[in-house]
Amino acid sequence: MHWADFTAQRLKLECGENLVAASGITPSGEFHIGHLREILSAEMIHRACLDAGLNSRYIFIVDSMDPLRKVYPFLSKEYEQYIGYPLANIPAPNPDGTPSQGGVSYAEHFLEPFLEALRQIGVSPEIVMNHQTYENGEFAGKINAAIENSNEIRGIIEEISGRELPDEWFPFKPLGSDGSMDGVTVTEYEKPYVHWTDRHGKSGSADIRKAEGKLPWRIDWAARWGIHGITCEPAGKDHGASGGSFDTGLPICRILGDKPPAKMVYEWIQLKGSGPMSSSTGNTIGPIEALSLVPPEILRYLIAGSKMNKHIDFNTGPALFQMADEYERLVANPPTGSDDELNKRQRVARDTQVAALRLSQVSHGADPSDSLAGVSFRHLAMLAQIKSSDDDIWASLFESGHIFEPNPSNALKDRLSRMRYWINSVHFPDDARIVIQSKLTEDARSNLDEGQMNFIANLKQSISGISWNEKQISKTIMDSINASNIPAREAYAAIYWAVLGQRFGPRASSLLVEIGSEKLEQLLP
RNA sequence: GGGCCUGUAGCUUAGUCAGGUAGAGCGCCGGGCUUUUAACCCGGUGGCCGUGGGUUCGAAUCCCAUCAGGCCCGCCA
Repeated sequence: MHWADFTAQRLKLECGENLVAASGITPSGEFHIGHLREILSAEMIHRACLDAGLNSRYIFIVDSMDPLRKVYPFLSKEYEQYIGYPLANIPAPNPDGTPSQGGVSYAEHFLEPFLEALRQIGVSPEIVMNHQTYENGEFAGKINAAIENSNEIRGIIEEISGRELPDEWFPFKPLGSDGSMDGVTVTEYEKPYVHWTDRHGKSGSADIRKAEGKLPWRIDWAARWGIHGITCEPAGKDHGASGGSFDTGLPICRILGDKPPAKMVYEWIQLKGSGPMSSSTGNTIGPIEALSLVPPEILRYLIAGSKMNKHIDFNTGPALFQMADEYERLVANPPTGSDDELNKRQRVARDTQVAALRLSQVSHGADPSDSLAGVSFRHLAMLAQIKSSDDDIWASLFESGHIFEPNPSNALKDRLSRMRYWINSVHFPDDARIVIQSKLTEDARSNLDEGQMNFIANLKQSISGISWNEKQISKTIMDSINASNIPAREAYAAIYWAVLGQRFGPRASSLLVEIGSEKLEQLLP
């Protein structure tokens, strides 16, 4: 059974019919595709719950109340002054990293493009800006409870995380006179006010019913489970580590009077060969960039087709062919077979794959076969490189029997436009790239024997001046083959050596049409 | 130091939670499409399931140990 369906079943037993799945991300910088796993893990469980006939909501909590931790490499020095301020309260950076005037907040600035990516990938969560939850007083009850149970919570954090908390630790971090929560010390609690003094020596009070401070992360997380009635929130393995925030969150949530969701941890997505993704090291690919290369259903399939505890290598190079073609193959030939004729393992495999396909669809409930392009990535990559006109590609696919009507489906048009983008990007693998030579290379010449050289010479002669279309070119090639008296296989190999510098290639006539007669004449010896 | 995950065919892996004769895709090899689209179709090759013990009638699957790789625990998902 698929992990999402399995979880839905378990949630039904443990939590009943009304479920809330959640994700939470701090918008401290550009989002990357790693965040997509956070989102999609929860969203797929949400969909699985709906599919199981349960009532389910999916909320995406944006940690807009989290403070700016440090001046990231993409920020200018001016951001020094904003360290410790909630992300909702500071200005967005300009492209050069300097703070902008007016306009949206830092949190919204980074959130907006991510939401666009979510839209494209078919995720439509209820969005909760965490600072608003503080502003409208929904946190007040939990903050009060946390303060009243301060000692117990301190004990939990110290014991489970093994961390020692300073004496002045307090389960609420008020904003000081300048709006930063750094260097602020709590002096007294007088419900609903937390009195403080800050690093400038000033003192004041924070109303726990307004966004005048926040709970520390480990408590904040536990509190929101109760506030939103969250029954499921998969967390990254950083939170899942022993002694991590999940482990402390569970008992803290109970102290605050609520039933916590079950611990659920997902592995990270890594960029092939370069380790975990990190905004600060620049080792990252944004969701938008990923979506410009990979169709959304295939990106979803990357997550849906992997078990939660397996790390995923995201590779925008050769592995993309494999992943895309695997998806295509599955959609074209979904696993079949009745329970009787399959053994247990085969049934599990079948059900898991069918579910992965179901969950990969951009629209919930859509028929997977609507996303069928009908042609492999590899083949499309080849066509896209040798044909500059989209219409020529549709014609070719129709002729070769890949598609059954001259007009392409939307799925196919979509594939091609992403394919062209990929080919023009640095990500496209070199060995899939068709490179037209400008002259006969040494390497090519050494691979050609006398007969092949004669054939090339013959071809060059007879091809000049013919009307430049596939039929004529094809005919001319065959005439030259016959005239040269060498096997056709060798003749074609000769063409590929001359034109591409390698032994194989796409259909010669299609290739030559695109090259053009002039360029070909210069190229052939 | 504490902990987590992974290790199955050349490669990517399913199957591990609920033990019952090792599945798939890619690659590769051969053939077909009667002179090639890197397409497409058919067939075939290939695994003492990291290692060593234990439990069991029976272990890839459960338990213990061990090796290797990756990662987390300073709120980066």
